[in-house]
Amino acid sequence: MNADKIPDIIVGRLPVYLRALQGMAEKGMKTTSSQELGENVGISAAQIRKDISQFGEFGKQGTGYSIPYLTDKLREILKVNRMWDVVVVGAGELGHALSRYQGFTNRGFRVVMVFDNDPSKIGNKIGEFTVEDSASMVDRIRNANIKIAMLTVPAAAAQSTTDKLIQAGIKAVLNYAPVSLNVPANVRVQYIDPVTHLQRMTYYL
Amino acid sequence: MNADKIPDIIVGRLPVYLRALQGMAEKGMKTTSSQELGENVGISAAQIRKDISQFGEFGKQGTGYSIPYLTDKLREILKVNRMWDVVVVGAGELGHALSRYQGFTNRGFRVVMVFDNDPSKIGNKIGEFTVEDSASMVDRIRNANIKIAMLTVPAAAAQSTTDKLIQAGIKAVLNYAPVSLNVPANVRVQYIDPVTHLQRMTYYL
DNA sequence: TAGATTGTTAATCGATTAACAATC
DNA sequence: TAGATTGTTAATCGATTAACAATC
Repeated sequence: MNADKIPDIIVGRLPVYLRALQGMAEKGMKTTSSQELGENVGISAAQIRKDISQFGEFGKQGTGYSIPYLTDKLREILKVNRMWDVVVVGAGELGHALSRYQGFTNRGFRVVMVFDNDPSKIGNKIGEFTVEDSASMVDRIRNANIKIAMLTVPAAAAQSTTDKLIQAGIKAVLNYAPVSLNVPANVRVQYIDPVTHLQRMTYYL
Repeated sequence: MNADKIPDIIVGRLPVYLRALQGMAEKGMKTTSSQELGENVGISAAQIRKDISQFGEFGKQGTGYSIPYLTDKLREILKVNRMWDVVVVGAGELGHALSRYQGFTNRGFRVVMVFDNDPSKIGNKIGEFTVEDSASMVDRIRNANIKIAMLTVPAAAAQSTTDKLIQAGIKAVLNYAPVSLNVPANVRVQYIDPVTHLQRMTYYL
Protein backbone atom coordinates (compact mmCIF):
# COMPACT_ATOMS: atom_id res chain seq x y z
CA MET A 1 0.00 0.00 0.00
CA ASN A 2 2.75 2.45 -1.10
CA ALA A 3 -0.03 4.98 -1.29
CA ASP A 4 1.98 7.90 -2.45
CA LYS A 5 3.85 7.26 -5.61
CA ILE A 6 1.10 5.67 -7.66
CA PRO A 7 1.07 7.16 -11.16
CA ASP A 8 -2.06 9.13 -11.98
CA ILE A 9 -2.63 7.00 -15.05
CA ILE A 10 -3.14 3.99 -12.80
CA VAL A 11 -5.41 5.90 -10.44
CA GLY A 12 -7.44 6.85 -13.49
CA ARG A 13 -8.10 3.23 -14.38
CA LEU A 14 -9.27 2.16 -10.94
CA PRO A 15 -12.73 3.74 -11.26
CA VAL A 16 -13.19 1.85 -14.52
CA TYR A 17 -12.31 -1.42 -12.83
CA LEU A 18 -14.63 -0.57 -9.96
CA ARG A 19 -17.48 0.19 -12.32
CA ALA A 20 -16.97 -3.10 -14.14
CA LEU A 21 -16.85 -5.05 -10.88
CA GLN A 22 -20.09 -3.47 -9.72
CA GLY A 23 -21.66 -4.42 -13.03
CA MET A 24 -20.48 -8.00 -12.56
CA ALA A 25 -21.86 -8.06 -9.03
CA GLU A 26 -25.24 -6.96 -10.34
CA LYS A 27 -25.19 -9.95 -12.66
CA GLY A 28 -24.67 -12.18 -9.64
CA MET A 29 -21.03 -12.99 -10.34
CA LYS A 30 -18.86 -13.76 -7.32
CA THR A 31 -15.33 -13.94 -8.72
CA THR A 32 -13.46 -12.78 -11.78
CA SER A 33 -9.96 -12.98 -13.24
CA SER A 34 -7.64 -10.34 -14.61
CA GLN A 35 -8.35 -11.90 -18.00
CA GLU A 36 -12.11 -11.57 -17.72
CA LEU A 37 -12.01 -8.11 -16.19
CA GLY A 38 -9.60 -7.04 -18.91
CA GLU A 39 -11.92 -8.21 -21.65
CA ASN A 40 -14.75 -6.31 -20.01
CA VAL A 41 -12.91 -3.00 -19.90
CA GLY A 42 -10.59 -3.37 -22.88
CA ILE A 43 -7.31 -3.49 -20.97
CA SER A 44 -4.70 -6.26 -20.93
CA ALA A 45 -4.80 -8.80 -18.12
CA ALA A 46 -1.16 -8.10 -17.27
CA GLN A 47 -1.85 -4.44 -16.81
CA ILE A 48 -4.83 -5.07 -14.58
CA ARG A 49 -2.82 -7.37 -12.34
CA LYS A 50 0.00 -4.85 -12.22
CA ASP A 51 -2.32 -1.95 -11.41
CA ILE A 52 -4.14 -3.79 -8.64
CA SER A 53 -0.95 -5.19 -7.14
CA GLN A 54 0.27 -1.64 -6.50
CA PHE A 55 -2.11 -1.56 -3.57
CA GLY A 56 -1.88 -5.03 -2.11
CA GLU A 57 -2.40 -8.71 -2.84
CA PHE A 58 -6.12 -8.91 -3.42
CA GLY A 59 -6.29 -12.00 -5.63
CA LYS A 60 -5.75 -15.72 -5.22
CA GLN A 61 -3.70 -17.86 -7.56
CA GLY A 62 -5.85 -20.34 -9.37
CA THR A 63 -9.17 -18.60 -8.68
CA GLY A 64 -8.70 -14.90 -9.36
CA TYR A 65 -10.37 -12.06 -7.49
CA SER A 66 -13.40 -12.10 -5.21
CA ILE A 67 -15.68 -9.45 -6.68
CA PRO A 68 -17.09 -8.15 -3.37
CA TYR A 69 -13.65 -8.10 -1.79
CA LEU A 70 -11.90 -6.33 -4.64
CA THR A 71 -14.81 -3.91 -4.90
CA ASP A 72 -14.44 -3.03 -1.23
CA LYS A 73 -10.71 -2.55 -1.61
CA LEU A 74 -11.05 -0.29 -4.63
CA ARG A 75 -13.73 1.76 -2.92
CA GLU A 76 -11.41 2.14 0.02
CA ILE A 77 -8.42 3.10 -2.14
CA LEU A 78 -10.47 5.64 -4.07
CA LYS A 79 -12.05 6.90 -0.84
CA VAL A 80 -15.55 6.30 -2.11
CA ASN A 81 -16.42 4.00 0.79
CA ARG A 82 -18.12 7.09 2.17
CA MET A 83 -20.50 9.73 0.79
CA TRP A 84 -19.04 12.92 -0.68
CA ASP A 85 -21.14 16.07 -0.82
CA VAL A 86 -20.92 17.87 -4.13
CA VAL A 87 -22.14 21.27 -5.34
CA VAL A 88 -23.43 22.06 -8.81
CA VAL A 89 -22.55 25.53 -10.07
CA GLY A 90 -24.63 26.63 -13.03
CA ALA A 91 -28.31 25.77 -13.16
CA GLY A 92 -28.69 25.46 -16.93
CA GLU A 93 -29.96 22.32 -18.58
CA LEU A 94 -26.81 20.39 -17.83
CA GLY A 95 -26.67 21.53 -14.20
CA HIS A 96 -30.32 20.54 -14.01
CA ALA A 97 -29.63 17.07 -15.39
CA LEU A 98 -26.71 16.55 -13.01
CA SER A 99 -28.70 17.74 -10.01
CA ARG A 100 -31.35 15.14 -10.67
CA TYR A 101 -29.05 12.33 -11.79
CA GLN A 102 -29.83 9.18 -9.85
CA GLY A 103 -26.50 7.50 -10.55
CA PHE A 104 -24.36 9.34 -8.01
CA THR A 105 -25.55 8.05 -4.67
CA ASN A 106 -24.61 4.40 -5.00
CA ARG A 107 -21.16 5.36 -6.18
CA GLY A 108 -20.13 7.72 -3.41
CA PHE A 109 -21.50 11.16 -4.27
CA ARG A 110 -24.54 13.29 -3.64
CA VAL A 111 -25.44 16.73 -4.84
CA VAL A 112 -26.31 18.97 -1.92
CA MET A 113 -26.49 22.51 -3.35
CA VAL A 114 -27.07 24.18 -6.70
CA PHE A 115 -25.96 27.74 -7.48
CA ASP A 116 -26.55 30.24 -10.26
CA ASN A 117 -26.12 33.98 -10.62
CA ASP A 118 -29.12 34.49 -12.90
CA PRO A 119 -31.95 36.20 -10.95
CA SER A 120 -34.50 34.40 -13.12
CA LYS A 121 -33.14 31.06 -11.89
CA ILE A 122 -32.39 31.83 -8.24
CA GLY A 123 -35.13 30.41 -6.05
CA ASN A 124 -36.35 27.94 -8.66
CA LYS A 125 -36.86 24.35 -7.61
CA ILE A 126 -34.83 21.55 -9.18
CA GLY A 127 -36.25 18.40 -7.71
CA GLU A 128 -35.63 18.78 -3.99
CA PHE A 129 -33.13 21.63 -4.42
CA THR A 130 -33.69 25.36 -4.53
CA VAL A 131 -31.27 27.21 -6.79
CA GLU A 132 -29.19 29.49 -4.57
CA ASP A 133 -27.59 32.82 -5.38
CA SER A 134 -23.91 32.55 -6.32
CA ALA A 135 -23.30 35.58 -4.17
CA SER A 136 -23.61 33.38 -1.11
CA MET A 137 -21.70 30.51 -2.64
CA VAL A 138 -18.29 30.96 -1.02
CA ASP A 139 -19.72 31.10 2.50
CA ARG A 140 -22.19 28.31 1.96
CA ILE A 141 -19.56 25.94 0.60
CA ARG A 142 -17.00 26.79 3.20
CA ASN A 143 -19.46 26.42 6.06
CA ALA A 144 -20.63 23.06 4.78
CA ASN A 145 -17.00 21.96 4.29
CA ILE A 146 -17.64 20.78 0.74
CA LYS A 147 -14.60 19.80 -1.32
CA ILE A 148 -16.04 18.86 -4.72
CA ALA A 149 -17.78 20.99 -7.35
CA MET A 150 -19.29 20.32 -10.74
CA LEU A 151 -19.02 23.37 -12.93
CA THR A 152 -21.65 23.93 -15.61
CA VAL A 153 -21.42 27.67 -16.14
CA PRO A 154 -20.72 29.29 -19.54
CA ALA A 155 -17.09 29.21 -20.70
CA ALA A 156 -16.67 32.93 -20.14
CA ALA A 157 -17.55 32.57 -16.45
CA ALA A 158 -15.66 29.37 -15.76
CA GLN A 159 -12.32 30.75 -14.58
CA SER A 160 -13.75 33.44 -12.32
CA THR A 161 -16.21 30.96 -10.84
CA THR A 162 -13.37 28.51 -10.26
CA ASP A 163 -11.41 31.18 -8.42
CA LYS A 164 -14.35 31.64 -6.09
CA LEU A 165 -14.71 27.90 -5.58
CA ILE A 166 -11.08 27.69 -4.58
CA GLN A 167 -11.60 30.52 -2.10
CA ALA A 168 -14.43 28.43 -0.71
CA GLY A 169 -12.11 25.48 -0.11
CA ILE A 170 -13.05 23.32 -3.09
CA LYS A 171 -10.27 20.85 -3.95
CA ALA A 172 -11.76 18.97 -6.90
CA VAL A 173 -13.57 20.46 -9.88
CA LEU A 174 -15.41 18.54 -12.55
CA ASN A 175 -15.42 21.12 -15.31
CA TYR A 176 -18.08 20.93 -18.02
CA ALA A 177 -17.21 24.35 -19.45
CA PRO A 178 -15.22 24.11 -22.69
CA VAL A 179 -12.16 25.90 -21.40
CA SER A 180 -8.93 24.97 -19.60
CA LEU A 181 -8.81 26.12 -15.99
CA ASN A 182 -5.92 27.56 -14.08
CA VAL A 183 -5.77 26.23 -10.53
CA PRO A 184 -3.18 25.82 -7.76
CA ALA A 185 -1.32 22.54 -7.52
CA ASN A 186 -3.39 21.30 -4.59
CA VAL A 187 -6.64 21.49 -6.58
CA ARG A 188 -7.64 18.79 -9.05
CA VAL A 189 -9.58 19.37 -12.25
CA GLN A 190 -11.21 16.87 -14.55
CA TYR A 191 -12.61 17.95 -17.89
CA ILE A 192 -15.80 16.86 -19.58
CA ASP A 193 -16.30 18.55 -22.92
CA PRO A 194 -18.32 16.49 -25.37
CA VAL A 195 -16.83 18.37 -28.30
CA THR A 196 -13.21 17.55 -27.51
CA HIS A 197 -14.23 13.91 -27.17
CA LEU A 198 -16.01 14.01 -30.51
CA GLN A 199 -13.12 15.77 -32.22
CA ARG A 200 -10.80 13.11 -30.96
CA MET A 201 -12.83 10.55 -32.87
CA THR A 202 -13.39 12.46 -36.11
CA TYR A 203 -9.65 12.30 -36.73
CA TYR A 204 -10.10 8.60 -37.42
CA LEU A 205 -13.27 8.81 -39.52
CA MET B 1 1.93 14.97 -42.63
CA ASN B 2 2.68 11.31 -41.84
CA ALA B 3 -1.01 10.98 -41.16
CA ASP B 4 -1.06 7.38 -40.14
CA LYS B 5 1.19 6.60 -37.28
CA ILE B 6 0.31 9.47 -34.98
CA PRO B 7 -0.15 8.17 -31.42
CA ASP B 8 -3.67 8.48 -30.10
CA ILE B 9 -2.40 10.37 -27.09
CA ILE B 10 -1.26 13.17 -29.39
CA VAL B 11 -4.52 13.16 -31.32
CA GLY B 12 -6.28 13.50 -27.99
CA ARG B 13 -4.46 16.72 -27.19
CA LEU B 14 -5.19 18.44 -30.47
CA PRO B 15 -8.81 19.27 -29.61
CA VAL B 16 -7.57 20.91 -26.41
CA TYR B 17 -5.12 23.04 -28.37
CA LEU B 18 -7.84 23.92 -30.84
CA ARG B 19 -10.21 24.94 -28.08
CA ALA B 20 -7.55 27.15 -26.50
CA LEU B 21 -6.72 28.77 -29.84
CA GLN B 22 -10.36 29.55 -30.47
CA GLY B 23 -10.56 31.12 -27.03
CA MET B 24 -7.52 33.24 -27.81
CA ALA B 25 -9.02 34.31 -31.13
CA GLU B 26 -12.17 35.43 -29.32
CA LYS B 27 -9.99 37.65 -27.19
CA GLY B 28 -8.62 39.25 -30.34
CA MET B 29 -5.20 37.64 -30.18
CA LYS B 30 -3.46 37.06 -33.51
CA THR B 31 -0.40 34.99 -32.62
CA THR B 32 0.77 32.79 -29.78
CA SER B 33 3.81 30.75 -28.82
CA SER B 34 4.21 27.18 -27.65
CA GLN B 35 5.09 28.69 -24.27
CA GLU B 36 1.90 30.73 -24.02
CA LEU B 37 -0.35 28.01 -25.39
CA GLY B 38 1.26 25.57 -22.98
CA GLU B 39 0.53 27.77 -19.99
CA ASN B 40 -3.05 28.06 -21.15
CA VAL B 41 -3.65 24.33 -21.36
CA GLY B 42 -1.21 23.07 -18.73
CA ILE B 43 1.16 21.26 -21.08
CA SER B 44 4.89 21.88 -21.63
CA ALA B 45 5.96 24.07 -24.51
CA ALA B 46 8.26 21.34 -25.81
CA GLN B 47 5.42 18.89 -26.01
CA ILE B 48 3.17 21.30 -27.83
CA ARG B 49 5.84 21.98 -30.44
CA LYS B 50 6.48 18.29 -30.83
CA ASP B 51 2.80 17.45 -31.16
CA ILE B 52 2.13 20.14 -33.73
CA SER B 53 5.25 19.37 -35.72
CA GLN B 54 3.94 15.85 -36.36
CA PHE B 55 1.64 17.36 -38.92
CA GLY B 56 3.76 20.04 -40.56
CA GLU B 57 5.68 23.23 -39.94
CA PHE B 58 2.99 25.63 -38.87
CA GLY B 59 5.05 28.10 -36.81
CA LYS B 60 7.67 30.71 -37.46
CA GLN B 61 10.92 31.05 -35.54
CA GLY B 62 10.96 34.21 -33.53
CA THR B 63 7.24 34.93 -33.71
CA GLY B 64 5.44 31.67 -32.92
CA TYR B 65 2.15 30.53 -34.42
CA SER B 66 -0.49 32.52 -36.26
CA ILE B 67 -3.68 31.75 -34.36
CA PRO B 68 -6.04 31.72 -37.37
CA TYR B 69 -3.60 29.67 -39.43
CA LEU B 70 -2.93 27.06 -36.75
CA THR B 71 -6.63 26.92 -35.98
CA ASP B 72 -7.37 26.17 -39.62
CA LYS B 73 -4.71 23.49 -39.74
CA LEU B 74 -5.93 21.77 -36.59
CA ARG B 75 -9.51 21.86 -37.83
CA GLU B 76 -8.33 20.27 -41.03
CA ILE B 77 -6.28 17.59 -39.24
CA LEU B 78 -9.18 16.74 -36.93
CA LYS B 79 -11.61 16.86 -39.87
CA VAL B 80 -13.81 19.42 -38.16
CA ASN B 81 -13.48 21.90 -41.01
CA ARG B 82 -16.90 20.54 -41.98
CA MET B 83 -20.17 19.85 -40.19
CA TRP B 84 -20.77 16.35 -38.78
CA ASP B 85 -24.31 15.14 -38.23
CA VAL B 86 -24.80 13.43 -34.88
CA VAL B 87 -27.66 11.42 -33.37
CA VAL B 88 -28.67 11.42 -29.73
CA VAL B 89 -29.95 8.08 -28.45
CA GLY B 90 -31.85 8.34 -25.20
CA ALA B 91 -34.16 11.26 -24.60
CA GLY B 92 -33.78 11.56 -20.84
CA GLU B 93 -32.61 14.72 -19.16
CA LEU B 94 -29.09 14.37 -20.42
CA GLY B 95 -30.15 13.58 -23.98
CA HIS B 96 -32.42 16.57 -23.72
CA ALA B 97 -29.59 18.83 -22.61
CA LEU B 98 -27.30 17.59 -25.39
CA SER B 99 -29.98 18.00 -28.03
CA ARG B 100 -30.38 21.63 -27.14
CA TYR B 101 -26.72 22.40 -26.46
CA GLN B 102 -25.67 25.46 -28.44
CA GLY B 103 -21.95 24.73 -28.26
CA PHE B 104 -21.74 22.10 -30.98
CA THR B 105 -22.33 24.00 -34.19
CA ASN B 106 -19.33 26.30 -34.14
CA ARG B 107 -17.06 23.37 -33.40
CA GLY B 108 -18.06 21.00 -36.19
CA PHE B 109 -21.13 19.09 -34.99
CA ARG B 110 -24.88 19.29 -35.09
CA VAL B 111 -27.53 17.05 -33.63
CA VAL B 112 -29.97 15.94 -36.31
CA MET B 113 -32.06 13.20 -34.70
CA VAL B 114 -33.09 12.07 -31.23
CA PHE B 115 -34.30 8.55 -30.44
CA ASP B 116 -35.90 6.80 -27.49
CA ASN B 117 -37.81 3.57 -27.03
CA ASP B 118 -40.15 4.87 -24.35
CA PRO B 119 -43.66 5.34 -25.80
CA SER B 120 -44.25 8.21 -23.41
CA LYS B 121 -41.33 10.08 -24.97
CA ILE B 122 -41.69 9.20 -28.64
CA GLY B 123 -43.29 12.08 -30.50
CA ASN B 124 -42.36 14.65 -27.87
CA LYS B 125 -40.72 17.84 -29.01
CA ILE B 126 -37.21 18.74 -27.84
CA GLY B 127 -36.60 22.18 -29.25
CA GLU B 128 -36.84 21.68 -33.00
CA PHE B 129 -36.58 17.88 -32.79
CA THR B 130 -39.28 15.27 -32.43
CA VAL B 131 -38.21 12.23 -30.44
CA GLU B 132 -38.28 9.27 -32.80
CA ASP B 133 -38.94 5.62 -32.07
CA SER B 134 -35.77 3.55 -31.63
CA ALA B 135 -37.45 0.87 -33.72
CA SER B 136 -36.75 2.94 -36.83
CA MET B 137 -33.30 3.99 -35.67
CA VAL B 138 -31.15 1.63 -37.73
CA ASP B 139 -32.81 2.55 -41.01
CA ARG B 140 -32.98 6.24 -40.26
CA ILE B 141 -29.28 6.45 -39.39
CA ARG B 142 -28.14 4.34 -42.27
CA ASN B 143 -30.23 6.27 -44.77
CA ALA B 144 -28.91 9.57 -43.50
CA ASN B 145 -25.35 8.21 -43.56
CA ILE B 146 -24.65 9.36 -40.01
CA LYS B 147 -21.41 8.18 -38.44
CA ILE B 148 -21.50 9.64 -34.92
CA ALA B 149 -23.82 8.89 -31.99
CA MET B 150 -24.12 10.20 -28.46
CA LEU B 151 -25.46 7.50 -26.19
CA THR B 152 -27.50 8.55 -23.15
CA VAL B 153 -29.54 5.42 -22.49
CA PRO B 154 -29.52 3.54 -19.15
CA ALA B 155 -26.48 1.34 -18.49
CA ALA B 156 -28.50 -1.83 -18.95
CA ALA B 157 -29.46 -0.83 -22.49
CA ALA B 158 -26.12 0.59 -23.58
CA GLN B 159 -24.52 -2.49 -25.14
CA SER B 160 -27.58 -3.64 -27.07
CA THR B 161 -28.20 -0.11 -28.30
CA THR B 162 -24.56 0.13 -29.37
CA ASP B 163 -24.91 -3.09 -31.32
CA LYS B 164 -27.80 -1.55 -33.23
CA LEU B 165 -25.86 1.65 -33.84
CA ILE B 166 -23.03 -0.35 -35.34
CA GLN B 167 -25.50 -2.15 -37.58
CA ALA B 168 -26.62 1.28 -38.67
CA GLY B 169 -23.10 2.22 -39.71
CA ILE B 170 -22.12 4.37 -36.74
CA LYS B 171 -18.33 4.58 -36.38
CA ALA B 172 -17.94 6.85 -33.35
CA VAL B 173 -19.87 6.63 -30.08
CA LEU B 174 -19.75 9.14 -27.28
CA ASN B 175 -20.96 6.97 -24.42
CA TYR B 176 -22.55 8.62 -21.40
CA ALA B 177 -23.77 5.33 -19.94
CA PRO B 178 -21.63 4.14 -17.01
CA VAL B 179 -20.50 0.92 -18.62
CA SER B 180 -17.67 -0.23 -20.90
CA LEU B 181 -18.76 -1.03 -24.43
CA ASN B 182 -17.64 -3.84 -26.64
CA VAL B 183 -17.19 -2.72 -30.24
CA PRO B 184 -15.30 -3.85 -33.35
CA ALA B 185 -11.87 -2.36 -34.00
CA ASN B 186 -13.14 0.01 -36.66
CA VAL B 187 -15.52 1.73 -34.25
CA ARG B 188 -14.31 4.37 -31.78
CA VAL B 189 -15.76 4.94 -28.33
CA GLN B 190 -15.18 7.82 -25.95
CA TYR B 191 -16.49 7.65 -22.41
CA ILE B 192 -18.09 10.39 -20.35
CA ASP B 193 -19.04 9.19 -16.90
CA PRO B 194 -19.03 11.93 -14.28
CA VAL B 195 -18.62 9.41 -11.50
CA THR B 196 -15.40 7.88 -12.83
CA HIS B 197 -14.01 11.40 -13.18
CA LEU B 198 -15.02 12.26 -9.64
CA GLN B 199 -13.60 9.03 -8.26
CA ARG B 200 -10.33 9.77 -9.95
CA MET B 201 -10.10 12.95 -7.90
CA THR B 202 -11.25 11.64 -4.52
CA TYR B 203 -8.16 9.45 -4.44
CA TYR B 204 -6.14 12.63 -3.85
CA LEU B 205 -8.47 14.27 -1.34
C1' DT C 1 20.87 43.37 -36.26
C1' DA C 2 19.51 41.19 -31.74
C1' DG C 3 16.09 38.69 -29.61
C1' DA C 4 12.79 35.25 -29.76
C1' DT C 5 10.96 30.95 -30.86
C1' DT C 6 10.49 27.09 -33.83
C1' DG C 7 11.43 22.13 -35.27
C1' DT C 8 14.14 18.34 -34.17
C1' DT C 9 17.51 15.34 -32.03
C1' DA C 10 19.19 12.71 -28.30
C1' DA C 11 18.61 11.56 -23.58
C1' DT C 12 15.63 10.54 -20.04
C1' DC C 13 11.83 8.95 -18.02
C1' DG C 14 7.74 6.14 -17.51
C1' DA C 15 4.34 2.66 -18.97
C1' DT C 16 3.20 -1.73 -20.97
C1' DT C 17 3.94 -6.41 -22.03
C1' DA C 18 5.73 -11.06 -21.78
C1' DA C 19 6.98 -14.65 -19.11
C1' DC C 20 7.05 -17.58 -15.26
C1' DA C 21 7.78 -19.13 -10.41
C1' DA C 22 4.71 -19.39 -6.69
C1' DT C 23 0.65 -21.16 -5.02
C1' DC C 24 -4.32 -21.69 -4.48
C1' DT D 1 -3.38 -33.70 -7.70
C1' DA D 2 -3.72 -30.95 -12.05
C1' DG D 3 -5.13 -26.80 -13.78
C1' DA D 4 -5.58 -22.06 -13.31
C1' DT D 5 -4.22 -17.64 -12.19
C1' DT D 6 -1.82 -14.42 -9.38
C1' DG D 7 2.11 -11.14 -8.32
C1' DT D 8 6.38 -9.74 -9.98
C1' DT D 9 10.56 -9.30 -12.71
C1' DA D 10 12.94 -8.07 -16.75
C1' DA D 11 12.52 -6.62 -21.40
C1' DT D 12 10.34 -3.81 -24.52
C1' DC D 13 8.09 -0.14 -26.04
C1' DG D 14 6.54 4.59 -26.10
C1' DA D 15 6.22 9.36 -24.38
C1' DT D 16 8.29 13.42 -22.45
C1' DT D 17 11.89 16.63 -21.74
C1' DA D 18 16.06 19.22 -22.46
C1' DA D 19 18.86 21.42 -25.45
C1' DC D 20 20.18 23.88 -29.42
C1' DA D 21 20.99 24.92 -34.36
C1' DA D 22 18.27 27.17 -37.62
C1' DT D 23 15.97 31.15 -38.78
C1' DC D 24 12.28 34.56 -38.63
